[in-house]
Amino acid sequence: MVNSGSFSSPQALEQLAKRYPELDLSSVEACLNFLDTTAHVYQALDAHFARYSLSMGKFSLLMQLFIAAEERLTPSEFAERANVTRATITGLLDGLEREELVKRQPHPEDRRRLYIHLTDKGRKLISGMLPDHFDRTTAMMANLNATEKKQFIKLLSKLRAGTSAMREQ
Amino acid sequence: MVNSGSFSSPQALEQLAKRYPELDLSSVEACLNFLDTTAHVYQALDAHFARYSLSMGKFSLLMQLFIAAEERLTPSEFAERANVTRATITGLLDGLEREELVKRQPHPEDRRRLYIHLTDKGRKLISGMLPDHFDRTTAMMANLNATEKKQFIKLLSKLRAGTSAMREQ
DNA sequence: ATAATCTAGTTAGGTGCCTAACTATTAATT
DNA sequence: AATTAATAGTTAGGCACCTAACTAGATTAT
Repeated sequence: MVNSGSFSSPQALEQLAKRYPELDLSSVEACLNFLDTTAHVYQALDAHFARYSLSMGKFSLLMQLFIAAEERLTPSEFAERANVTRATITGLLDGLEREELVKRQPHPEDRRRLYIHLTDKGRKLISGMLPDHFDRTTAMMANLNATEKKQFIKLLSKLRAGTSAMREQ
Repeated sequence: MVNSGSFSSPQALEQLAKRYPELDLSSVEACLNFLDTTAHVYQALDAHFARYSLSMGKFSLLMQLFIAAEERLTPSEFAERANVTRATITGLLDGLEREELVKRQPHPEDRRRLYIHLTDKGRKLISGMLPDHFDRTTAMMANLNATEKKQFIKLLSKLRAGTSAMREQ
């Protein structure tokens, strides 16, 4: 849910800026543009992953497993890497295990933990979709040349550094 | 759920690039950076809105109402502006009405439609939080100067234009 | 060595999103 | 005028996230 649509007319925003001196037009515009872009990108990614009957979360999990040493990770490791709670991982694993893409196995040294492994089906799915996935990623970024991509990453870091001001106190 | 954490080590990505010639390092890096930033921004916004017991969706809805002509809109208009389904709006309105921030009222000319109005409580909440909201938005964007904000918007448009390649076919 | 604390995973319940199907009402067709 | 289409809102059911509370097992402290 992104609010940039609400300001499809720049007048509405300028109107509001008159009532609220705290409103900095260029900041709000940049922020709304960012949010609008996130919505487009997420919708596109959802549509892409849906081709393989995956959500972003499930893809991310399979991908981490695919590149992990010995193709195994614990649920907690997933949670930390993906920056979501362990409860979320439990739910994703339930789905992935139902679809026979991964399996839970006991950890040999610590009976609290589990090792999650890719099944053959899971490995085939992820390795088979990666060429398409990377092709599309390249295509999605194709309007930015090498310099622009570097610049983009730099600007994103600056935005990221500013998020504490939104969050804190 | 964002996967950039999975590539905290650049080696893993380079390793993968050797196996998959389709993987363009600069594109994937830019994309992962973008996704990582979205996660940070969304988390910060969620924390910000939580101060007022609001979600982003609810804030967006109240905001649209606040700036709408005559402070009223139909659920369908919300859905269109926020780019979500009407069913999603029904759920948000249920919550907002329960909290007495908005009220549903019959449409005088079309009995299928509703007009959603701000209550006094809703108007006070949104108008009272806007100074803080705009201050924080300015602060979040403060690491980007005027030129960088313009550049950022331009780069975001280029990314947005590329999303069709991820989505289509 | 036992108690207290920490960690791993799950469960329960809530929110915000979705699609598909439904009802009521309005608009268009013939 | 009567049938058919489209539109507005809701409902039902699913997914991915969350927090808080729980169990089992490992670790630390006394």
